[in-house]
Amino acid sequence: MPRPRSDEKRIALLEAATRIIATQGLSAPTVGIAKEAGIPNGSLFTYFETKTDLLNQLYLELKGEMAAAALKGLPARAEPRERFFRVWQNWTSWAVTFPEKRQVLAQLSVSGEITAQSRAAGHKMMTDLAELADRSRATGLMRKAPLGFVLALMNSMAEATMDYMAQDAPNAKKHCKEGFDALWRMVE
Amino acid sequence: MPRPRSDEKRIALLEAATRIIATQGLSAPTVGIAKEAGIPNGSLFTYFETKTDLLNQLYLELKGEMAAAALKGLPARAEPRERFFRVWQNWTSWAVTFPEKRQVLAQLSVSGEITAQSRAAGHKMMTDLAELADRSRATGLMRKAPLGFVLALMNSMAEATMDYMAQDAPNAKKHCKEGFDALWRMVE
Amino acid sequence: MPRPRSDEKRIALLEAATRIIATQGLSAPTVGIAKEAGIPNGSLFTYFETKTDLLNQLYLELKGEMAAAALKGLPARAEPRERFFRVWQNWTSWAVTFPEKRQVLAQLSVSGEITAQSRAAGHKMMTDLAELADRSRATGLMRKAPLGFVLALMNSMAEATMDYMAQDAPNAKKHCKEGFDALWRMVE
Amino acid sequence: MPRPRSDEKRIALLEAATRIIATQGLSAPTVGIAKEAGIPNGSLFTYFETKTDLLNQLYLELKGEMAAAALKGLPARAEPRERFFRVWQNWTSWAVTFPEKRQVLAQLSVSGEITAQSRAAGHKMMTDLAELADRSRATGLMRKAPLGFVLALMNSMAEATMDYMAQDAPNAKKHCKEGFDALWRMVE
DNA sequence: GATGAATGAGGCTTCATTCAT
DNA sequence: GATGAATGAAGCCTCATTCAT
Repeated sequence: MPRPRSDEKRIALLEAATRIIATQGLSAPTVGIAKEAGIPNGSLFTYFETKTDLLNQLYLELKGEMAAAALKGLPARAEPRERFFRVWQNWTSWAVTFPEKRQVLAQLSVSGEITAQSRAAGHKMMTDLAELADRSRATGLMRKAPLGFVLALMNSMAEATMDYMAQDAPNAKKHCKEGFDALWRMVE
Repeated sequence: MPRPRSDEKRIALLEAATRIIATQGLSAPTVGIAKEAGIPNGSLFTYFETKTDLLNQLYLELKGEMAAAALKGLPARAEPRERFFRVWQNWTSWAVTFPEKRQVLAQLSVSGEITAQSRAAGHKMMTDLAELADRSRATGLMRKAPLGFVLALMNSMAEATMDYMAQDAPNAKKHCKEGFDALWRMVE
Repeated sequence: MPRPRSDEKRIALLEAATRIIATQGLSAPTVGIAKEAGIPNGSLFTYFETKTDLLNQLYLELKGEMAAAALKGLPARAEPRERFFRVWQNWTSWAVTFPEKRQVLAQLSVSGEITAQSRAAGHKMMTDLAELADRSRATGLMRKAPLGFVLALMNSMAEATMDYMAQDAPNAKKHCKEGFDALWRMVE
Repeated sequence: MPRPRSDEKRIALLEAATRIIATQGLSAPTVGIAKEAGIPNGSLFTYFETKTDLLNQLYLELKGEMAAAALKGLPARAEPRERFFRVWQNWTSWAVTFPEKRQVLAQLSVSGEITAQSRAAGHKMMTDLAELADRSRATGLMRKAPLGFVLALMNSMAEATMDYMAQDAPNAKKHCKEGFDALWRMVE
């Protein structure tokens, strides 16, 4: 029985990629990523067929982690607004806690490297979040707007809020609340 | 390096860069940009010292064009809401009319190629837009939030609105209005 | 390295190599050959010390098979011309029946991978064929030419005939005869 | 005006390729070819788009040179046989004089790197030679065999003759004559 | 022995920038 | 100044071979 392929190394590479890309951008050489992960350059390609493949898997990984973080510990029975606020807190908190991950995710999202398939898979991960938003929208002022539009607005406001929280950390909590209030005003 | 003679070629290169980068991303080779502009590859470097320089100038060019487009034909005396709406229309309309420019501007904004100086200069171009927003905020619900935050929210909502307008062109006008209403609700 | 157990796998690898090399050339990766043979990549090297070794063994295998095919069912007592024609038929028929084997043998022959030792062993396999030719030459027009030369001519004419038979399969039989007649005219 | 592309370097690269490939085979690294030509590795690709392109051009170059050599100084009015013999002498002499070129041409011919287009162009270069052969065939014993077949036979006999001449240089002239006589016997 | 992951040297090719003309 | 060939440092990826299991 040969050495089994270690998931540990896969993770190490993904984490290294996050760190390196945050610093050097998407054009960061694969050899640098491998080195950062403490792995020889050629081995990177036993875990990811191409650099593009690595980038796509990283995109999915980060997107998934973000969605999971946002929905963590969500109270089963509570007011929509309260539940939504909890998600909003989780979400922005994740972004502020892992600025590199957020930044890399942003870079990946605008790059031409992510396939339509990856994007679709990424969207699916946000499904639960979307449902939450949909319930809010349904009874509120934006009930006539398409769900996709509301989601996009919500997402972009989250981004702006995250930026501001990161930029002014001491008042992060306040900015989080303000962003949410603005969103809620817009939606309901 | 002395000032190059023909500003015409400079413009041609910038426009070519927009087209090429929209298609191929920021890693598009300079030789391709030069060819698209109908200019010999070596000559690109008489107009821009380095590729990074080209990218920074392109960033400013696009940012400036966008700001100018947004403020064009603004009625001097009118209700704040009306004036703001006019800007909103101009702005989103520009983005939908020149999707490549918007896309490239987005790519440049997240890339590590743009210097702090360029970013600062870019922000200055948005000054008038910012003032408009400030006046709205001052009397409204977000009066206590920092200007920067409100601007960021506004900007991100504009982005989301543009996305949706581009994606569903037949109803672009409607989405434009909806986005604005959401913004106004949030702000005032 | 001790003799490997299963000769079956050795054969499978050699056959797979023939198929793969016919398609992809001598630079075909060993992993592809192993996969084609349904054998794990690392195991290839329990059967062949190196890729070069595999290539040399394949060369001998094919050469041997070709010689055996050519001499198969040779009538013990018959006119030289008739015996020779029978060999000629066998030989060209083998080449046309197994174009991949012939092609790979040709590639191996011109490559620098085959050792002098393998070449010598390969020639030895053609001994009986050579004797046949020698007897023809001895009484004919080329009696003064060195045996090696006559063999070379014979071989090259066989190659040309095979090419033409493969290329124009419906008339293969005719071309076979024509090639032989030309050869006989030359030799006798 | 920039430095014009030097045909000298193109030639140098082709010649270097011949030398290197003769020694190391078709898998010889491009950097080695460039170095042998006294040219930096990157510059090779201003003269040849890819390694495959280099190989195809080399094939054509060698084929053309061979054809030109074969037909050089051909007496306008003379007996067919005499004219043909002259070509035969030229041809085999070229091969013996430039064994590397011949060897490389052989390697290229069997490799999968040469495109159908290159092969077609290569054949066209042999047109005059083919005509000569055709005239001989038309009146002789092989008048019923297809031209292509006769050419193939002729070519393969030439190869065998060249081999023998190279191998036994002191008697090269004799072998040349013998090969020709055999050919003539076969054809006429 | 059998397996297939691991390795790292090396191959082809790209490209920003320089510079001869 | 204008041009486009020249340069050579990297970059991505391949692959024969080894070796842990």
